[in-house]
Formats: sequence, structure tokens, C-alpha cells
Amino acid sequence: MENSKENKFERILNAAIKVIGNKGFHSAKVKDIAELADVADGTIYNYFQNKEDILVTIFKIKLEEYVLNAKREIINIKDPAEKLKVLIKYHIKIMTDNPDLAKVLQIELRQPHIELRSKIRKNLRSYFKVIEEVIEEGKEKGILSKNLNVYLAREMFFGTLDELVSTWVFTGMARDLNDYIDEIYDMLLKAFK
Amino acid sequence: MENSKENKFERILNAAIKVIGNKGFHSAKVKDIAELADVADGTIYNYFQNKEDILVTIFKIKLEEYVLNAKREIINIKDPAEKLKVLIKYHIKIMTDNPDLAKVLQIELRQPHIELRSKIRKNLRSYFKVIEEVIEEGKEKGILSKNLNVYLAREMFFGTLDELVSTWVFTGMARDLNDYIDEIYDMLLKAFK
Amino acid sequence: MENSKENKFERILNAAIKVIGNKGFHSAKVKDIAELADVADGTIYNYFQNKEDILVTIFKIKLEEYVLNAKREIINIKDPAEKLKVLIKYHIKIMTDNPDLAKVLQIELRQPHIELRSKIRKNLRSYFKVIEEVIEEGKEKGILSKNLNVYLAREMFFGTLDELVSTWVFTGMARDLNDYIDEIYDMLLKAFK
Amino acid sequence: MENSKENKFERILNAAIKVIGNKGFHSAKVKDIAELADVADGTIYNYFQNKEDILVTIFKIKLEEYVLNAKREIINIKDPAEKLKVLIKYHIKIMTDNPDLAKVLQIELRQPHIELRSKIRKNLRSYFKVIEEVIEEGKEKGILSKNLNVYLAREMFFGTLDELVSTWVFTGMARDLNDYIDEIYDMLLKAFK
DNA sequence: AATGAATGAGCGTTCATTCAT
DNA sequence: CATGAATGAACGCTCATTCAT
Repeated sequence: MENSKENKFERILNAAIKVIGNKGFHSAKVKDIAELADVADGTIYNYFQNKEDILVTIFKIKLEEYVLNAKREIINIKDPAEKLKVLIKYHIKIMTDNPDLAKVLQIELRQPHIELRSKIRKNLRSYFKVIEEVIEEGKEKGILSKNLNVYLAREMFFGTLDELVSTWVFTGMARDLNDYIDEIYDMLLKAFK
Repeated sequence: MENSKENKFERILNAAIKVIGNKGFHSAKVKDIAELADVADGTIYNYFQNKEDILVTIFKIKLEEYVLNAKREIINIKDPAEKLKVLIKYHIKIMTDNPDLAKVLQIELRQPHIELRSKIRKNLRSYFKVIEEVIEEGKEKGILSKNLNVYLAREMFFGTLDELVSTWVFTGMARDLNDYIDEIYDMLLKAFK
Repeated sequence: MENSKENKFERILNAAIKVIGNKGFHSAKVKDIAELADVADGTIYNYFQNKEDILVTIFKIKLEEYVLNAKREIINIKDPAEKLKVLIKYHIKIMTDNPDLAKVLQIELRQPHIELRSKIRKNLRSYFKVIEEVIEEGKEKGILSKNLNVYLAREMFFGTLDELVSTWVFTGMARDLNDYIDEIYDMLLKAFK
Repeated sequence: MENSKENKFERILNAAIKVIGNKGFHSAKVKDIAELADVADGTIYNYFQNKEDILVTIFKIKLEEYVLNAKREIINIKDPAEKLKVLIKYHIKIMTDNPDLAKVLQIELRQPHIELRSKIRKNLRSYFKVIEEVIEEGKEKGILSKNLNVYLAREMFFGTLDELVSTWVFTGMARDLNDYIDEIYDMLLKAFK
């Protein structure tokens, strides 16, 4: 019974995250994903339209889930600065807890194939929106500078975290990113004040 | 005709930047590069070991040149803060002046293929070193915070610029990044103080 | 509901004629036939051994029916010439009344797969026999030439009608083949006299 | 030197005629054609756009050649009836001399794939035109009936020959079609008078 | 009988690289 | 050095058929 349909979809998705994370989308073979998921090649096409659809679905599901939970994390917090800290923590936690997913995100957000990349990055926007709303709120409450360019602040916020995770991923996940949370927070807050 | 060999190497390299920038390394066909460089397919193999070598060589030559010139730009400047500003300007200038190269750098630094990526990113280290040395100097001269984590500061510095260029590249180079230089500089300086 | 089984066999067969007629045997997908017949894919295999068997069965049933009715049409006619005319009329009537079946017959009688083709064409022989018997009768009754080669006459008879229907099918069933009946009859009769 | 480019094109084309003639277009594997032509799979794609293009090229080249030669055969003949006879002879000669090509023509002119078929049959029109012009000439010279429907006459002419060749091909090329030339000619001429 | 999810063999095509000229 | 025809391994996807329910 554990081979239920629901299960198979999850199994394929998780296998795909592993394989794509390690080889990159293009070098990931459908056959490898199928093998790891313990299904036949053809079975994948009962759950996904094609190989691209697997990658797009990963981003859709995982980023939606990410944004949903990120919102939950900050919903009861009053202080926008504290919200930013939680967003930093959450970003780093999710990535370090899911290294395979982290690899996929780091690599494929810069997918060379333009249409595929645009399908993928679409799902990033709502995350950007969350960050920007918190920054906006900070400005309104007088905690962040009134002259702060929200777009630039978000680029700095995301760019910094993204680069940290990127380095972490590409150096074999050696460091513990949690050690940096306080310092990152302090630097970003100063930048935004 | 006496510059034919030199010429051909350059022509192939520049053609490769264009083609790889527009299609990504994997989708770029050797034949396309050869055509654009106006040489035969086989000729490319007189100048490069293989397709990977072309990409690696682009990074080697272009990043070495970048670092050399970046150093020249700041060598006569005393104020570390001013040096940072010049580095920001220079980063943005080079990228916006060479959109094809910018695309290659943005996309291929996150090359999925692990060994290829590591060959590519090796060339990034000396750029990182330049940034870190300026930050270090700023700390020593009391302009930047004594407690500043240089590694994190460099990640923030590069991460922010990289994300800005990335967005610029992926949105069809619509904005003028030069408009942001002052604000970026202010934010980074505050973060580092 | 009591005619469900009978019904299903018929439904599958008719769906198959439609789908095969429009796509050709090879491109016709079992799934498409099942969908059009409103049964599950697997159900088809309760009524037919495999995909080939569907095609063979179409020819068996439809050609048997054709020959049976063709015989009925001419059984009470005395004049062999008149019989030929009725056969022409009937051939054209059946084809134009059942364009999907016509397409299947036109195309699949020249099925490239040798064994499948031979199974299919076996069912054609009794039609050929009907034609040849009428021609033979015409010779015996002195209406057709005593020197007429019956085999060749039948080839001409069938070949002409087959080519006409073929053109009709391949040109989107534009013309009205009934307009040609008298002329065809006159030409064939002159040829056979 | 016999492996010249010209040679390879011919070799592939002839191999394709053999393989497609025996298996049908769809079941013919590109690999089989390559093997028979003694080239690598990929080499085929230096001479043809794709598999379809091979079939279309066969028809284009062979039918053009056929029509050209058929015209040559009749150009110096005055009597339209005699021309018809030569056309019959030539049709049967070409087919019986090239059984593999004959198979391809017989089978693939009724290609189920609509667009492919239309590309193929386009090449048939100029043959039809030759036949129709001779029939027209026969009418004008008073040798054939003034009331003869040229379209129908051509359908009968081609349909008869096509059916004869079809039967010949599908029965393992047992008979000698040359034996029938005089009788066919007599019957067709009577039909057209 | 009916279902439809699962299977996996099979194939057209691409393209980096080679090498005879 | 330069050429470009030739090579052939590699892979995403399809679909007839099976079989547990």
C-alpha cells in the first residue's frame, strides 16, 4: 500500500531532486531518476508531462511550500527587524536541512535555457514579495531608512543569502551557515537603516 | 595574414562568448561557434583541447584580465571606502559593457557539472582576494568595523552585485545598473561600518 | 445493459475503423480507440487478441458482409453486363457511404507489414471471385469476348474502381463518384467485349 | 575513391529503397538503412534531413526520372495508341526491373500519414499528366472516342497497371507481367474508343 | 468482465570529436 | 595548419500489452 499513487509522485519528485541536484538538469537522465525512485522509465510520464515538467514542478511545489512556511514563521512577529532575522534563519535552515534541494535551487535558478529558466524563476517572485513587504513595513514603522530603495534592499538581502548558500553548496557543505546568522543580520540591518 | 593564428584564437573565443552567452554552455554547439568565428569545426581543436576547454579558457582569460584591471583601478586610491566604490563601479561597468560575457559569467559560474564548475570558479578566487584585501585594509585603517567578518562582508559585496547583474541579465538588460551605484555603495558601507 | 458485450465489441470495432481510417493502422493508438469506444484500454484485450487482430477483424467482418450483400444485389439479375453495373454501383455506394471504412480499406490493403497484409488480403479473394464469376458468365453467355482474360479483366475492374476510390479518399472526398458510374460501366464493358 | 560523396548518397538511397520496400517506411529502421549502405547512422543525416526526407527523395528522384524517360520513349511516336502501348510496356518494365522500388511505390503511395503521402503523391502528377496528354491527343486525332472522359480514362489506365503491379508485388513476383502487355493494351484501347 | 496504472523495449536524431586530405 | 565529412554513443519519450484489483 505504500506504493500508492501519491507515494509514487513523491518518490519520483524526491529522486529527481537528488539526481538533478548532483548532476544538473541536463545531465540528469530520466532513467536515473526512475531507477532511484524505483519505478519504470515510462511511469514517470504518468506523473509528469516530460523531463522539464519535473524540474518546473520541483520549483513550484518546493518554493510554494517555502513561501507558505516563511509567511507562517513571521506572521505573529511584530518587529520587522525581527521578521528579517527569522527570514534569514529560515532561509538558511531550509537550505542546510535539504542540501539536495539547495543544490537544485542554486544551480537551476540560473538555468541557461531561457524559457525553462523563466518558468522556474516565476516561483521566486512570491518569495521576493515577502521580503519586500517586510522591508516596506520596516520603512513605515521607522525602523528602516525612509530613503531605502526596497528593490535594492531585497537584492542585497537575497543576493547575500544566495551567495552564502551557493558557496556552501559548492564547497561541499563544509561550514555551518548557522554560525553566521547573527552577523549577517547585523550587517543587513545596518545597511537598511 | 600574419596575425591569422592570433586572430583565430581571439575569434573563436569571442564567438564562444556570444554563443555560450545566448544558449548556455551545453546548448552551444561547437559548429555554431566555428561558424560565427568563420573557421572549420576541426580548426577549433587546434586551439582548444575540447569544448570544455573553451569555457575554462574564457573564464581564465577574462577573469584574469578583470582582476588585473580592477587592481589598476584602485591602486592609486588611498581611501578603502573609495576603493570599494570603484570596485562596484568597475564590476557594473564591465558587465554592462559586455552583456554576452556577463551572461556567460552569471550562468556558468553555477555550472551544474561539478568538475567543470570547479575549474571555472578557481579563477574567481583572485577577485575575491582583491575584495577581501580592500575590506581588510578598511578595517585596519579604522574605516570599517573592527569586528567585521571579512569573509561575510565579501560574500555580501559579491552576492549583492552578482544578484543585481543576474537580475539585469535575466530581465533582458532593461534597467540601467549605473543608476544604483551610489545607493549600493551607501548600503554596503553602512553594513561594513 | 444486456447488450453490453455485443455492444462493446461493435463499439470497439467502429471506433477502430474511425481511428485507423484517420491515422492509419500504425499511428492509431489503442488508447484512442478505447477512448472513442468509451472502454478502458485493457477491455479491448477481452475482445481482441491484440492491435493487429482488430485490423484483421475489421477486414474479415466488413469484407464478408460486403461480399454477402454484393451477391444479394446481383442474385436476381440475369444479364451479366447488368450485374457488372450493379457491382460498380455497389462498390462506389459502400465506399462513399462509409468514408472511414473506405480509408481503412484503401490504405491498409497495402499494409507494409507482410504477414498482416496477407491476413488482410485473404478476405479480398471472395470479392475477386464474385467479379470473376460474373465475367465468366458474361463470356459464356456471349456478352463478353470469348478471348477475354478473366484474370486481367478482374484486375482492370477492381483496379479502376480502387484507383477511383483512392483518389476520392486522398482528395478529401471532394467529387461525387456516383457521377462516374455510367461512364465507368461503358468503358469497362467495351474493354471486355 | 568509390566512397565518394556522390556514391554515398546513392548508396543510402538504394539501401533505403531495399529496406523500405521490404519493411515499409515505418518499420524500416534508419540503422538498417545505414548498415546496408555501409555508413554510420549519423552519416545519413549529412545527406537527408530526416527519415521522411529519405522517402520523399526516393519518390522525387525516381518518379522524375521515370517521367523523363517515359516522355523520351514516346516522343518520336506519332500514333497515340502506340504511345499508350509504349507507356504500358515502360510502366511494367520499370516495375519488374526494379522490384524493390516497385514495392516502395506500391505501398507508400498509400502512406497513411497524410502529409507524408501528399508530399509523395505530388510527384505522381506529372506522370498522370503524361498519360492524360496522350489520351487527349488520341481524342484530337480521332483515334479515341470524342466523348471519352480523360480523367476517368487516366484513372482506368493507371489503376489497371497499378493493380497489376500490386498483385505482382504482393504475390512474390511470381507471374511475368510482360505476358499481359498485349491484352492489357487491347482492353484499354477498346475501353477508350 | 472491466479497469487503468505500470511496464520497458525500442528508435530517430544530435553533436563532440577525429582524421584523411 | 585548415578542412569538414564521417563517426557512433547516447537519451527522451511512446505505446502495446499486462495484471492486480
